[in-house]
Amino acid sequence: MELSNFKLQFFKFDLSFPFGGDFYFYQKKHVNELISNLPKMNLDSIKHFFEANLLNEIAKVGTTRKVEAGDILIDFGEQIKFIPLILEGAIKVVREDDNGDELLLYHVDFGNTCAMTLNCCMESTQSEIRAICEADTTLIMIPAEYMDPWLAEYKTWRVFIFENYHNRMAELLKAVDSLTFLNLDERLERYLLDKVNYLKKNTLRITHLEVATDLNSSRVVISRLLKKMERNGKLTLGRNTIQIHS
Amino acid sequence: MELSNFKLQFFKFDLSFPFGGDFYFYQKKHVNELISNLPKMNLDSIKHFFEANLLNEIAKVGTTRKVEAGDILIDFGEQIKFIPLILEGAIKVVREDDNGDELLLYHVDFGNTCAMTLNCCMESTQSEIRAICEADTTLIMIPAEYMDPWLAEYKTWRVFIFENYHNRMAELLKAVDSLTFLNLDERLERYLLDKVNYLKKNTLRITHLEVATDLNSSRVVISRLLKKMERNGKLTLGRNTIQIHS
DNA sequence: GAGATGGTGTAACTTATGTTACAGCTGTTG
DNA sequence: CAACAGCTGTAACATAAGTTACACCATCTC
Repeated sequence: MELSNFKLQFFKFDLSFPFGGDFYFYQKKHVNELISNLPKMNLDSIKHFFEANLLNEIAKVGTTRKVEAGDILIDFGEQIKFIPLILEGAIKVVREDDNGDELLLYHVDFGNTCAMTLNCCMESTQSEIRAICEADTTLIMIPAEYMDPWLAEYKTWRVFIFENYHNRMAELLKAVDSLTFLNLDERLERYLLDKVNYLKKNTLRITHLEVATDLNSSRVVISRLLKKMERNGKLTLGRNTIQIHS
Repeated sequence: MELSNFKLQFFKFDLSFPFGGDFYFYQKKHVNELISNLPKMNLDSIKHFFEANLLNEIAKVGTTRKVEAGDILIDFGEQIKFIPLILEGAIKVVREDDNGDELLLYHVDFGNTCAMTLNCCMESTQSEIRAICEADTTLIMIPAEYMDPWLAEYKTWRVFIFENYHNRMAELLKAVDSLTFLNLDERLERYLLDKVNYLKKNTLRITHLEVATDLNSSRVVISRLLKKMERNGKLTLGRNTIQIHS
């Protein structure tokens, strides 16, 4: 859903793009050159998001990084010096209170960046969230000091940054809505469907305790609700797995 | 708190401002000129936020508008064509679900704009929130088409826009935190203290029903909790009034 | 194979919050 | 003043969610 959303936005932007018709050809060529020069960085998947000069700059100053599932990308209170641009994989963003209780806020995936951390880049404040990889992830790290000058120079960068802010804001609103207007069983259902969409498989490898943590609930309550959903034919439970019947 | 927060940011920005020492003098003079030319628009309160040329542009293309307490500034699904810049007064931002149930998200006050609506300016999407005036409010309306070119041209505009995004994001996070980690009595207490801070008076003119609506609870529950707080000496209840003992 | 560890299922109970119902009070309007 | 609408207080009950406690498995380690 996140993905199709982004594609839609890309098309929207694409049509309104102020460059001439042969822009794409030029861009494509340019990117391919870059790729042959820097075999480690593959900008293919994002080459339609940015204008050629900007892609060039990204290739020049960015570094590719691979992160494994389970790794913590950013933690509370950390100072962020890089803008992470996700090429592949998936990241979940989590909030924690003083007692160590957690809540999953939202997911970030392909073609996006974490707007929560963008603030940190602009203002050198500290991270308010924790970002954890859910699948093996490839990302480009762009040093934070390019944030502002690129905003002045590249329209595609401005569009990218603002769409990201917008998406993150929309996700936060969705989180508020769920917390306010839904019961736990509905939140649980949404959570599972989200995860299916997101990891692109119907059978989730996850324990009840992990689900409970993400929803800031308790294991017993989640087991109870899951069992009810199983009785209603919505899913099949197994040890360490939940298979959703879509 | 919102106010002091903003001041702090202003000073931070002020110190790092790349212009020479006589920038302020020039700016002041320039603004005063503007004010004498356009008596209706008083940019005094925000003149330190923006560089002189930008203030000039704001004066040229913006229009001043006065709105009364209770007025709805923006409603769900509306297309926003103006960036509202608040000079004076206070606005509350509210979320609603399909059943008409409400929840107060946060307040916006002096020197700020509503970042939720900024997205709409950039992308011509529709408003996801409702903005209601809580006190008589003066604001400048800037046509949305200036949003992007000013980002390219004026660093102070970029700082302003990003600080606003950041502040709104932080407020949304606060809302999520309250909903997730606090009980209703704690949320109620925060809500009242917020309002005191915000309207700058200890005695609030408000009914239990209005409080209940803002917190998406029911009147009976709020009355119960308020009574308990009164017994604990935290406040004094009256008809249509709540006096907080700070 | 014995013991340890962690995941799941379920019962019994507690607590926070929501709901329904009603009484009394205040201020307004005709 | 009578009728009415809106605000507050309170009791009795309903429900969702959290807590405690324990049994049963599966897997891993020694």
